[in-house]
Amino acid sequence: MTTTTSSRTRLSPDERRTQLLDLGVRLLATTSLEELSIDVLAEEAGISRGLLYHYFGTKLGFFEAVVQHAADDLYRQTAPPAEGEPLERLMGSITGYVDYVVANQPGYRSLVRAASGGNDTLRRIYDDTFRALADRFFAVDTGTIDLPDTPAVRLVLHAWQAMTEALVLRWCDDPAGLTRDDLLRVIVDSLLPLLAALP
Amino acid sequence: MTTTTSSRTRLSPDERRTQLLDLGVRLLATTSLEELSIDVLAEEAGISRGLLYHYFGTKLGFFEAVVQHAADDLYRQTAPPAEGEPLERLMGSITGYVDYVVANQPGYRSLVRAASGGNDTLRRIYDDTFRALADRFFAVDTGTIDLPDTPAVRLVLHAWQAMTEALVLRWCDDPAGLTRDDLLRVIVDSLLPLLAALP
DNA sequence: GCCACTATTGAATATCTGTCAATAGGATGG
DNA sequence: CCATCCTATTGACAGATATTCAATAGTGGC
Repeated sequence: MTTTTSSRTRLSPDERRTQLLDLGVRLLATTSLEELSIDVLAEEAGISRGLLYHYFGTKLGFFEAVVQHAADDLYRQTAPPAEGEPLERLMGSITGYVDYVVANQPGYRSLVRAASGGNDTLRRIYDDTFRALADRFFAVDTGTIDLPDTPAVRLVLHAWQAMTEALVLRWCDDPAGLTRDDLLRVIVDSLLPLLAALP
Repeated sequence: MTTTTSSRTRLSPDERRTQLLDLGVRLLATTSLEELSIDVLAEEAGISRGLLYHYFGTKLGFFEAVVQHAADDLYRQTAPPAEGEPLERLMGSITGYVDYVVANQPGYRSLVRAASGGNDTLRRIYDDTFRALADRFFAVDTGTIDLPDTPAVRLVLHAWQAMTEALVLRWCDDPAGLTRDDLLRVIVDSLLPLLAALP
């Protein structure tokens, strides 16, 4: 939706940066990292190849910025409600996550795929994000469930997050007769039994 | 551990093929697909670039063969015991999976990373493998648990597999004070509550 | 309306994937 | 033990893609 296509369009660095990041998120949703060339990207953005290097240094640098952008977006948009009972806020956090994934499937899939298929930096961005989401759990849960912050609990919580992710993504592909509320119940109800199995 | 480094080493196609596949599994465990160049691969194997193309046609073709190789290995080595009580065989199947991942971390990590980061073909190999593992569950469970083969049950089973995978892989990195038996208990005990949450 | 600043370009370079005719290991038959 | 044939293997080449950098041109301030 660019107004004119004069030979060059000069934007402020911030505008250009976010334009490119948004485009990256959009393209990475349908194309995998190694399939996507800088040429295509530049053409799609209506700029020269060189400009991408000016802003992000390298192709990988660009992807890392894109993934970080998507991760930040996820974290921000799934903030639990600031007020209310702890249990309610916990539910709000989970609901927020589910709704976010459903609403942003392409972007979220980019994040997951880039992270697990990518290099250490990309994986670290993903891991840090999920660690931050887990941190919110401990912050919200003040006296609701007796949830000590131990390595074992962290381990199980991580596994539960992986389960939730797989569940929601596949549910998007094929709801298998389950409503959104059914899905939420499976997610919520599975957490306590999981923790209970710890010694 | 090659005996001599005469200018060329001529092997039978089968030997060379498996040598290259094994090398691929090993390298793909620590390096991502786009980071790994054919040059490095060829040098590591002590052969020319051309030979890789002779056997696998293309870089992607090679990776697909590597992933299929790892997937077949996983499926074969985690076969449940042919005899015994259904519940016992079910436990055997789960134990087999856990022990396999622990023993073959590099190969298993190759599989996971290539699958989630890769193209449709790679993801399909991974999915088919896990569907086959789920099939074994239904085959083994004849009358033990009341486990109907419905889309909803499949969905939850898939999520439980994802959880198990994340749990075992992270446990390998850091056991968090849990023994192998603790781990198995968490995995096994989580399945029924998950299924119970279905409507 | 001119100037300075810097966002932007495009041509040049480096590196990587993929092709193919030429080369050489080694088994076979005499 | 040697010549020959089959085919596993190579290395030089072509095409594409990532990366660099000196030159170019919008834009805001004076």
